[in-house]
Amino acid sequence: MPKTLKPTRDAVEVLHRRFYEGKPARLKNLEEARANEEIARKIHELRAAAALTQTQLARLIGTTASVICRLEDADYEGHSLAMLRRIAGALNQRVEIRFIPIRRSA
Amino acid sequence: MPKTLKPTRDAVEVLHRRFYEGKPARLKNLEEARANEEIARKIHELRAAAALTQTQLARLIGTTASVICRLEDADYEGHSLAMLRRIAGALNQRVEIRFIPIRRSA
DNA sequence: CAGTTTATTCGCAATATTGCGAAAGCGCAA
DNA sequence: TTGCGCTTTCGCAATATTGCGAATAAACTG
Repeated sequence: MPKTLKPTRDAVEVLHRRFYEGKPARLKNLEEARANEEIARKIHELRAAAALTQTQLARLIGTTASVICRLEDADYEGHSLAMLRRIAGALNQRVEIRFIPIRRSA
Repeated sequence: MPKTLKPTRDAVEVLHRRFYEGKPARLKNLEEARANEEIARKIHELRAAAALTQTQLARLIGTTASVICRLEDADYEGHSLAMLRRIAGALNQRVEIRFIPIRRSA
C-alpha cells in the first residue's frame, strides 16, 4: 500500500485510540461525573429558587416526586435533554446547549 | 373548605394549567423544534469543521453513519445528553448546559 | 413525644433512544 | 454510462430513561 493512499481513515482511528484509551478515558469519566453532579445541583437550585417541593415540581411537569428526587441525585447519570427541558419549561427557563472547545494540555 | 387552607397546591396546578394549555403549549413546541434544529445544525457544523465524514465521526464514537445522519436531521427530536457528550468528546469539545430565564411578555 | 411534610430509595413496567444493516439517492469524476 | 464515496431513510432488536407506587428516612411543627 502506498503511504499516501487514503490516510484519513487511519488518522481518524489513531485519533480514536488516542482519545478513548488511556488517561483521557478516565478523565472523561471524571468530567462526566462532575457534569452530572452540576446538573443535579442546578435542578435543585432552580426548584428551591421557585420555592417548590419535589411533589409540586413533579406535578408541574406531569410526573412524580421520586423522579424529581432521582434527577437531583448527584450520582444519577441518566439525565436527558427532554427532561431538562420539561423542568426548565415549568420554571420559565430554557435550556441552552453549547459545545465548547477543550484545550488539551501542551 | 376555608379559602386559606393549603393554597399552594392549587396555585401550582393553576400555574400548570396556564402554562401547558393554550398558547404557551404551542409556543413551547415551536421552541423545541427550533432547539432541535439548532442542535442538528451544530453537530453538522462541528463535524464539518473537523473535516470528518459521517462514517468517520461514527467510528470515533463507536456507532454507525446512519446514527450520525439521524442526529443531523433537523426534524429529529430524540437528542440525548449522552449522545451530545459522545460527539463533543470525540471532537475535543465539552457540552455546556445552562438554564436561562425566559421573560414572559407583559 | 407524636404528627406532618418532605425527601430518598427500590423494583419493575412503559416509553424513548440507540445500534445496526440494508437499500436507495445524490454528486462527481473517469 | 459506470463506479465510488457520502448521505439518507427504513425497520427492528438492544439498551437507556421514565413513570409510578410503596416503603423508609429525614426534617420540621406543635
